[in-house]
Amino acid sequence: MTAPAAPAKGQIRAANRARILAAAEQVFARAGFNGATMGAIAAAADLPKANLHYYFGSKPELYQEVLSGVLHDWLVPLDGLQPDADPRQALEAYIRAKMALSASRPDASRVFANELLHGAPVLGDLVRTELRTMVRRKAQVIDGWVAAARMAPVDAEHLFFTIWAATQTYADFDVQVRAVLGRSKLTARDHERATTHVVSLILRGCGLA
Amino acid sequence: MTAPAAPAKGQIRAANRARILAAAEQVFARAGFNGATMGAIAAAADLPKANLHYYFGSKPELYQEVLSGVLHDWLVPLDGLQPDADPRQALEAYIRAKMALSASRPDASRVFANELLHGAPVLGDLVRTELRTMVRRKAQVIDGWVAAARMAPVDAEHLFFTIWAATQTYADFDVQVRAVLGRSKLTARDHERATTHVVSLILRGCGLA
DNA sequence: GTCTATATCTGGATAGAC
DNA sequence: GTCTATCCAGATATAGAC
Repeated sequence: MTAPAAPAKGQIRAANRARILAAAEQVFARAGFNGATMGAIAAAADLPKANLHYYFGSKPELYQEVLSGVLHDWLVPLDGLQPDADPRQALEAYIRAKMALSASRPDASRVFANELLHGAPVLGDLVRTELRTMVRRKAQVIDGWVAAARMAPVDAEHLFFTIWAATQTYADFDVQVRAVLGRSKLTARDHERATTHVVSLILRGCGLA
Repeated sequence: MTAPAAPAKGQIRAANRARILAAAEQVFARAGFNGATMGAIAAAADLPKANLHYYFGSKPELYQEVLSGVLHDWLVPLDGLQPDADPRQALEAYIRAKMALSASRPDASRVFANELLHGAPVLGDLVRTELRTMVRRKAQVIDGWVAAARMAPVDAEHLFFTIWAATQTYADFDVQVRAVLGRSKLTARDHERATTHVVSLILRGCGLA
């Protein structure tokens, strides 16, 4: 009765929420939680400030929703690491998936990085439960490959830290990458070169080259 | 005439500046530029707020001084990479030096990471000149080793990105490391294990194992 | 050279008209 | 359900006493 008639009831609501979340991801990535202002997010979403509060209540709540979405998307590629897979192919696919995420959603990576950098004040519990459980399960897969001498004896958990760091650095610290390479923007070729580098270095490091 | 008589003239000034810079590094690392307040820094340095403005003028100026100090300390270990050195030993020493920095000065690493993460608004020019020049020079050393077949054909600049990422992740994202490993604090043994992992993975990745 | 008290500004949040 | 106008907290920076 109170909702607009034209589109199905929840439609505009969902669309507005998505618009705000996308804008928030961008602004939080660029400015961090404290540097981001509701005004800037509203401007990026092309909506009045009050709408943000209407849909998400407060700035911390909005931030939390952005973050938990990112964490979810971040864990998906891990699924590919299955015990009966070929270590070389599975690890290469995982690294490529992470590199692709860094290239396609750098802002998501940066919001996550910023949260971790400051001690994960809002994501802390999820990291200590969901992420930890998932990683320990997948670390066992790698331990299995090592035990079966299908790859070099690498510490599985630390291998994840290295892969995350090596791939996400292209999103999180791309200013640094661009500065050193002398680019104003990374091209598709740059990303290919980076991907080839990371894949071959890590695979060789795991005795899979 | 106006300065206090007892200690040599510039002594207390230098001491106070150092105290403030150390406190600022800690607070900026924990809260980021915007999250940090002059009040919090003053409290950490155990000095009144107004003193900070007396010594450094404004918050941005204080931040800039912290940052340029960190960048300087960060570039020092690169000196060890000399053309006539043994690639294996030189790279291992470099990685160990970076791992030691992550362990001993995590806050410095975090301040730097935060600055890069947000596009290096104040350090931008220094990164594009000083860092770039230094890295390109050292990349040529590695190119030389590759050309002489003293190591596997690795892209030198990307190798630096990977080494920085893999080592600094233990400072910048230590919450994540601690969460996955189930530690409330990383022990000296944890750091040794991490160092051994990174050294052996990268060296093997460079065909030096 | 040091510190207390205060002016000024910015930004999060909401009341209330439409 | 949407938006304008406004309130209020918190932070930077400085004036001025010591």
